Amino acid sequence: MSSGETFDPRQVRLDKLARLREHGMDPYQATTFPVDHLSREITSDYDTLEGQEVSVAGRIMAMRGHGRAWFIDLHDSQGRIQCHFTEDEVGLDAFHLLTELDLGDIIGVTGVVFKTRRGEVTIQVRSFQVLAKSLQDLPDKRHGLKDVDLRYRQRYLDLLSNPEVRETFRMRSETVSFLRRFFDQRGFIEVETPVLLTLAGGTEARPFATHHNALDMDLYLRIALELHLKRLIVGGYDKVYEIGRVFRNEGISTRHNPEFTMLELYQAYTDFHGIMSLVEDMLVSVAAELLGSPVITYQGSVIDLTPPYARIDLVEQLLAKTGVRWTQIRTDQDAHQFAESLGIKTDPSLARAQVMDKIVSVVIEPELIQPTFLWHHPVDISPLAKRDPKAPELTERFELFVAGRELANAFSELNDPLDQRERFVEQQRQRLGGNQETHPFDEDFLTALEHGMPPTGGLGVGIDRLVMLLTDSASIRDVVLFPTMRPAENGP
RNA sequence: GGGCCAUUAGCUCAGUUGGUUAGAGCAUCCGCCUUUUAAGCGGAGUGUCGAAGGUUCGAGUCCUUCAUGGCCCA
Repeated sequence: MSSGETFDPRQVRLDKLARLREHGMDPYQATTFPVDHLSREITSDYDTLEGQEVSVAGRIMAMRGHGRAWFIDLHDSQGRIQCHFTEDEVGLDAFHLLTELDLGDIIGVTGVVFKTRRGEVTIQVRSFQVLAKSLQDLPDKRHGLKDVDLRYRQRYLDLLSNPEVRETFRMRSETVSFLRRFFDQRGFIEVETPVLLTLAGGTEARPFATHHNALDMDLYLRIALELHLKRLIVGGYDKVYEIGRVFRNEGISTRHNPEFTMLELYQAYTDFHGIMSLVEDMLVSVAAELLGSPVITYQGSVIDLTPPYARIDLVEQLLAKTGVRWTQIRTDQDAHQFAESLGIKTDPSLARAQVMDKIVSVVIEPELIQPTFLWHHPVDISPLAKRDPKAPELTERFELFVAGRELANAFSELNDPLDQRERFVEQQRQRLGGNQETHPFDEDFLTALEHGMPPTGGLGVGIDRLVMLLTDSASIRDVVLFPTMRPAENGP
């Protein structure tokens, strides 16, 4: 295939690169370009810019040659602007160099703003400079990049060719930025706590393990932010939050990525009722900020984020749905029988309260489309939450469900160090019984609690799921720029 | 872990009942064209049909295994 060799797209581009260099236009030499306008400004401010000289830079996304006049569409961060190149305006030598340009090249142009016969705002180019040559073909300009695998592995191509993807990630950025403003304005301070830990606590999940060479000890990546943020409440900060990556060594699905972003906050002298109000305020505010309305559409469901949200007692709701009062089921065996009577398969190693959690996830959670606080979780599956004084087997905890999915988890934080110690002991007992997902025994945290933590309300929000909701994305991979992937066999 | 689906040119996709030399659009290359815009017109090149086995006179097509991804379930 020796003749085909000359049509290898990359080789063609390398040849063009060499010719550009021969003509004194090295595409990789420029360090700056005096950009003074964005494409969008030129279109929106046409009335004042007509006849003015502007300089813009961007990526060539379309070329339409007409002999001695070429049209080139330039895309910059904000949009698209058409550029008109004529032999008369740019000069014969420069004009001939246009044939050495390709889709994907990055150029800077300087020229005068005008409108074509068809009425499109265009730059009549007087001079241009190649700022970077692309040696690779762009995805199909009509259809964009469709191959899901490639979209994730080479996200930059996805962003280049699919504008709605750029918009989703812009919304993600604005969401996080808004949340920071929201909490900062309410007197919270943002902190950073360690990712590498000797114990991975704060929830029940399997951690990633790694090793510190100098100290010759195993470390774990955090699975939650909780325990260190509470130490800061002990330390005298009344309102703290962290937005950070957590890591859970679990399966990958449309709702799970092994690393994801959590917002956790803790506020002293309030309880889970106070946190409910805060979450309501937060959600309706973020929707208003980003979408201009508290009413949003997610995967075909119309969801109204206007407070107040429904509050459903988990035990009462289970009674209403099944006719069984959970607190009267006393043994693991009875719990499994109950699940079986409902046609729900359960892992035999699960304990009583975990079986209930499973039943709730099937019988109740999927129906919670409108924002709903599901509260009153059993103490057995809430080792860090305060007991309800009126029902000590249950806790002052809620999970917020929207569109059938858990969006937030919160409780009145357990600040009784003796009860906390007993809870950890119980978790250890369950671990010995074969349960892989139990909370570790954290003596250092107990010491912090023994110094006295004020009554505190705490909250965790899955930022990825929040962004999914706000951007109507079906998969978490659509809101994570570079989702976890198996390495490709060949290629990138 | 289980089920279903997908994988064909750089990209987006066709490909009939198993039948000759695997196609289209875009992109690329050559030629023409000074207000086009999915520009147009004329010409050209482009394939390990995801991988490995198997059935068959003959496999992109049927079978098995594997890989990667998607959706659903656990």
